[in-house]
Amino acid sequence: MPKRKASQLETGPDSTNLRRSTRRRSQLVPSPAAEVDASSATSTTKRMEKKEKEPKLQKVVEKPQKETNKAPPKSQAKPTKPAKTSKPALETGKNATKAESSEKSYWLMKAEPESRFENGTDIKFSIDDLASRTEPEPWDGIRAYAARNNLRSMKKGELAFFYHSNCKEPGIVGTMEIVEEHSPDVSAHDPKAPYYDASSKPEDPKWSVVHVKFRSKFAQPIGLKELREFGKPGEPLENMQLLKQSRLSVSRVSPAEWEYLMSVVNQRGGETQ
DNA sequence: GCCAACGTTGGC
DNA sequence: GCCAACGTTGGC
Repeated sequence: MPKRKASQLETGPDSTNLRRSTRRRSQLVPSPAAEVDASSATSTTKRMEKKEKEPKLQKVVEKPQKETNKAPPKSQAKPTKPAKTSKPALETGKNATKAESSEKSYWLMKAEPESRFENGTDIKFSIDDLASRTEPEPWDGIRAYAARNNLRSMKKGELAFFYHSNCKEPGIVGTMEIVEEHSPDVSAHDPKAPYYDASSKPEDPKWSVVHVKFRSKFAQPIGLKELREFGKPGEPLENMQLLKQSRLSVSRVSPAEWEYLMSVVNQRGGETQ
């Protein structure tokens, strides 16, 4: 099931996200070229078999498209440690950006743990659902460029928070690991899938998934309310993307933010596996 | 179910 | 390229 309908901030070059706009242009333009966004333009598109039924769980095996990750590894990963004063000049230039891109990123992904139907399918997906999986889970259903670009920036081995949204107790409930980098989200091509997108063509996929694996569940979740407390001016999470762009379903977490949150977790019962 | 925030559409 | 209308997200 879709992890979450991605959201806002279509920074993508093409910004044609017809899916939910009722104001759609007369038709879903069939022209493939028109839908391409810069980053996936080369699309390569390997497989184009569209599986009709079963909305998910196919572990797509195609090789990742070669596209440049648009999303700049910006989040100022403030290197609290690597304060190297020795060779500052040398690194400044390339390292300014390089340091960040070579550093591991962290992420936060939202899913809805309570039942809700989209295109006839229940999209509910909780941390427990993930924990019960025996195979890598494709994080599908993302239909917003900003979120998709974040997916495409994820590297194998990186970690992400699992966030419960649109529910009674919104908040971070656990962690997962990126076990397979991005590949086309074939669910977009299935008319029966919750987040079918007629504008995405199998031969030129517009959306992406990454595959994730359960890592841990927190003994006690960190609620949105608390997150906001930690996000007040001067507080550790004051720049957290989740709080700045609340509608973004896949966001970046800086190493400092990650460490801070994990320290909070460890102060209250830690994690279970 | 309400509604604030914010993104998109599309006429001009 | 502006901007009013409108749609979606997601907390409450």
